[in-house]
Amino acid sequence: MTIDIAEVARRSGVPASTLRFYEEKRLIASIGRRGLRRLFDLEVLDRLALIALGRAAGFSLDEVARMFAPDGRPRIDRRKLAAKADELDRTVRKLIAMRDGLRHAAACPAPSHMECPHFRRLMRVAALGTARAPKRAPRAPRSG
Amino acid sequence: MTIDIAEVARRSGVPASTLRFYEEKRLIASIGRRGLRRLFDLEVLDRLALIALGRAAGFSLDEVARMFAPDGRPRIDRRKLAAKADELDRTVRKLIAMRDGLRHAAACPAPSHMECPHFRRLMRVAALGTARAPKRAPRAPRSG
DNA sequence: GTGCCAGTTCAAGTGAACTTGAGGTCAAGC
DNA sequence: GCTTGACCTCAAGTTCACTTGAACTGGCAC
Repeated sequence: MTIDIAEVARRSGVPASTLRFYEEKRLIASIGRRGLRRLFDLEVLDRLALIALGRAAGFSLDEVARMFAPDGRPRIDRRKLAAKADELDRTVRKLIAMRDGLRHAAACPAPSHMECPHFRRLMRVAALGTARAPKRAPRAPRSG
Repeated sequence: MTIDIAEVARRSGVPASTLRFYEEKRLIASIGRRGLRRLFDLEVLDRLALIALGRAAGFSLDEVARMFAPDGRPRIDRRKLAAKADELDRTVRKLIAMRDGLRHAAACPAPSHMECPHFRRLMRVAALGTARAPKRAPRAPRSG
């Protein structure tokens, strides 16, 4: 079954411009044209889901691209997955600390946050662990 | 007590180029010069920690800038903090699901990930929630 | 007093992931 | 057969958070 680019966009929520961009980057492949119009196999939807998954897990597009074998089938390195899971775990811990710190700061009765020991502690943690969150978070595609 | 830019960089771990950039963006302010050389009040270190905190929590530099009153004192909206905490909480939940999914996929015996029901479920979740992670994650400053 | 070098300025570059704009094409509907 | 409009290409622009490069300055050590 083949669908055109508009249909792919509709079903996946990925804008056509992004689909073309992904094709150029060899993340997806169209299987033909009707006139100028790209045609895709339905499989592309799985592929896009896989790309979304990779992105959500913190892989860059290039990394995701490397996860496809030349034949187009996913070739996912289990060690990479485990490593990424560990990285996510560290991120999660940090974010939880941050969340709790923010919650406290939001409820804290100190007149200025700078006088709140909890807040100062949070600040220290943030200053220490500067930039330990996931490499790059995806941006909301249209609703952001 | 005043310290020069090199000292600020040394104590905070923030490169001098970034400090100049932050000054230009009005995130920090130097209090004078010795020759050309910027001098800062020790307070700048608190300020930088606060910036790091905001960034780590997912605020953009512009958002962070808006959290300082014109006099330079932090003016942190408690409702914004609470909202950010909630957002972080959602992010954390998503990342935990992702982490567990990755862990499973890494250990999964299915010959191809596409045949693994867990993996497919994970894919669906990622495709649905595309781009729901924090707006922007900070990059590691030097350690890349 | 003079040379060094860490600082300075300003403009431009980087990289990721797209988006936008200008100008062109073509299948389909009337 | 002609119009329409969604798609096409290719280049350039956008955003964010910085970094880099070239050309310059000036306090400090000697």
